[in-house]
Amino acid sequence: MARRGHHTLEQIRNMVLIAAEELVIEGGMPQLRVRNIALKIGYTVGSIYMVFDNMNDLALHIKGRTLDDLAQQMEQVQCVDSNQCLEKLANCYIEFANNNYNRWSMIFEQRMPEDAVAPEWYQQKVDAIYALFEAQIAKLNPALSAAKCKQIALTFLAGIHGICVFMLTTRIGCLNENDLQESVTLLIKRFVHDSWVNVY
Amino acid sequence: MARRGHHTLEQIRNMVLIAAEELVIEGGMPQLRVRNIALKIGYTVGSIYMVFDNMNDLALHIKGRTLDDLAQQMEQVQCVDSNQCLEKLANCYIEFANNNYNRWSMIFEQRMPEDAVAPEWYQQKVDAIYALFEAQIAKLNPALSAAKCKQIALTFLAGIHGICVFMLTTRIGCLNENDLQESVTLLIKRFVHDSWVNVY
DNA sequence: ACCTGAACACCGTTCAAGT
DNA sequence: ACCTGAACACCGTTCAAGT
Repeated sequence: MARRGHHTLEQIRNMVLIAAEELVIEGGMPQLRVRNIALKIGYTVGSIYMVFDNMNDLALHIKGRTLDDLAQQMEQVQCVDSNQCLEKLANCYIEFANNNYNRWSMIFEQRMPEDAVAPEWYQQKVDAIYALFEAQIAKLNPALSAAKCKQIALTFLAGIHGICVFMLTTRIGCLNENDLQESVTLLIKRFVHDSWVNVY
Repeated sequence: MARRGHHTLEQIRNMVLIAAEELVIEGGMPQLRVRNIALKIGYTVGSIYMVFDNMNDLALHIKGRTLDDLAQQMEQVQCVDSNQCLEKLANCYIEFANNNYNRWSMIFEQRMPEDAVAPEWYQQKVDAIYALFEAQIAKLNPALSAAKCKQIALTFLAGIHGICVFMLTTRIGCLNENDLQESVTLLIKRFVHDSWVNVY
């Protein structure tokens, strides 16, 4: 039970963030309640609002940490050529979604309140993920413009993401781990293992 | 202001469903509140629980109607061959998501409470969507097993769905309507316009 | 039998009051 | 200056009471 002056605001901010993340990991977004966090860190509800604007702001920072984790795991991917690299990056995404389902699904569950747009720092974390795919696609096709690379990267990752959604969230009947892997392989075969020149 | 005995339970059930759907269309899930519905149909909150188990049950029925609408639009697709048919079905999905964003995104936003599994009648509506894709894939490759057709259909639709998510929900910088269409075309070209025999 | 609406247990957020 | 915790306006759900 920590109290009054035992921690700096920065320490409290971190305690809130970690406690909130743990709640999401354990029970998904339904567990992300300001009173749960307060109980966990030994402060009262009011103190959460000293270090975060509101629960939406806090949620966005949890999502940011998740994106950092994902990016970090993707950066460790080792491969011999760009085709293999795209394949491994895709598998890394799937694996992350599977192993960190509650945090991963939160990224898409928690939406900005209507008009509001994601802040610069958050968008950069999203872009960092795309950049890893873009780089490999640019290597495969040096002639493509940066915009085209971005679009192809986005389409490919979107396909992978869609499979995750259908497999993990909307659990379609009789699709197991093997089927998931096969679907990914199918998408990758279709998408990656041909020359790009045919299309553009 | 309708009151007491002016409507049968079935009529009230329908009034609730329509009012709830309108609220979702207009303002998304944040507008789907039992008190909003009561206000709209001129009954009190208690009466909603006469005709639906709870808000989750009601939400599921709204989603069911959305799936019916989508299936109905897809069934009207006209085409000369299976390749074109898959292309048009995919475009139909995108168009529906774009034109009915709040209802479409609700299908994936509203999740079953933890353990619970989707009821039979709902799963059938989902399957009806897949079936349209499966049929065309089976036509293209009569040699494929039904299970394989299902998986290919799922992978293809998942890809299309992922693009919708990335384009419509997570609005990635500088991607407009044209880019969306191009991404779909890209995925379709990659996925559909080759012989399936090469892969299986 | 149908429908009400007050009551309950939650939720996020605020802010005067304490130390 | 930091932190509290009661208070407020919401939310879904229930159920004794009315007609």
